[in-house]
Amino acid sequence: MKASSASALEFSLLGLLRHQAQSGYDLRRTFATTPMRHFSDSPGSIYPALRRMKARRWLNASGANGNARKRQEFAVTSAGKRALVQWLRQSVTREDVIWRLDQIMLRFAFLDGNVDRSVTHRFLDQFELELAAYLRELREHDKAFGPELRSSTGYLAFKSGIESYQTHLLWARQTRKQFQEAIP
Amino acid sequence: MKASSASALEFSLLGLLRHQAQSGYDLRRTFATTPMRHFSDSPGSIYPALRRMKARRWLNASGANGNARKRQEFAVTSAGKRALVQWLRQSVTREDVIWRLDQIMLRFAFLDGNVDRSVTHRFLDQFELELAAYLRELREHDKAFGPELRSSTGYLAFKSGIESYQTHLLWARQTRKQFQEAIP
DNA sequence: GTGCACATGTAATGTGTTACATGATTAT
DNA sequence: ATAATCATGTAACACATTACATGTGCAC
Repeated sequence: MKASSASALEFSLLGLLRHQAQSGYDLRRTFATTPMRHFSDSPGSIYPALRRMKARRWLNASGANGNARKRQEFAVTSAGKRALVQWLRQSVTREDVIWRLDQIMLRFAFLDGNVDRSVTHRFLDQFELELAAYLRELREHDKAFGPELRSSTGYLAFKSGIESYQTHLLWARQTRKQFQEAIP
Repeated sequence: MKASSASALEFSLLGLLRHQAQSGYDLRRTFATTPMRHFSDSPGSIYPALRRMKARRWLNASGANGNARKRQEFAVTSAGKRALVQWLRQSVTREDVIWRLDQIMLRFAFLDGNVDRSVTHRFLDQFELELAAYLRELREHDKAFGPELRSSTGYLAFKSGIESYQTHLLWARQTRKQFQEAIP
């Protein structure tokens, strides 16, 4: 059974709707005005996404009986909730860390209230592990190819990447500790 | 005159080719094995991109006379170089910081050898400014909506975002200083 | 009853992904 | 000669972006 596939946008909508049923316009406003604004708030992406998910029976629409162009609210169905949970429970892979770090953080943000704390623990463990491994890899590369370049902007950008991953690693460690203390 | 538009992938290919003429396969290997691996190394994206750029006269192909399926090397034309430089010289906007941080760093990486140091200076100045401004915005949001949430994974993910931007800001400051010292 | 914000829709376009196919070159 | 690797190609598909279009409801 392959992981239920859908775009990051769809899962972010699902996550927001799980928390509170609302309209496409409300969701757009959230994307436009909160720290989730790195998602696009364009109607051309959100409304089609909502329709796709409705067709998939992940969402129910209420209001606007027959009448399009009228405010309608979307709520997550049990199938939608299952899809969300399945997405959240996926393990954190090296590929996630390299190619989809933003999705990783999105998933973490939605863990609360959708899965129990053991999943959050596992998430942080795996995340920390993969981050540390990838950081080692980057530092190897630094040792091997860095010395001759120093101070080129290419090298400096690379260093920024390392710092960025290092910051995420520290965050993961600290957050994991915090969760351990919360449940003794 | 609108900024010459092309995908990030195309500019990354352009940047690599400026440095050294090479084949699509070589470029794929770079994407597959170096810290640039967060770009896709799939042939289905790279070869079409190369063809597009060749059609646009940004690249010249050598080798494989008439014969497809044979190794051919791509070199950047003067028009290609102009397009690259124009892309690199764009100013760093708030939108870049919010939606395209990765592209910002890619641009920085390619500054060397393509523009003079004054552009790099300006880049770092603007980047630092926009980062600082956006960070202030995020911290406002933290003060306004944070307190009641504490310790939810959503809030913790938000905090990770702040830390990440903070790291980039420190990098920008340090790097700018370094460039100032280099040229007294 | 006119204007403006609210709320949704859609068509054109470009591009990335996946998965597969196939020719060329080298080593055995 | 055959297998493996090098090197390129392409078709199907899904999605996001942009730009435009259109209806709804309230305020003045």
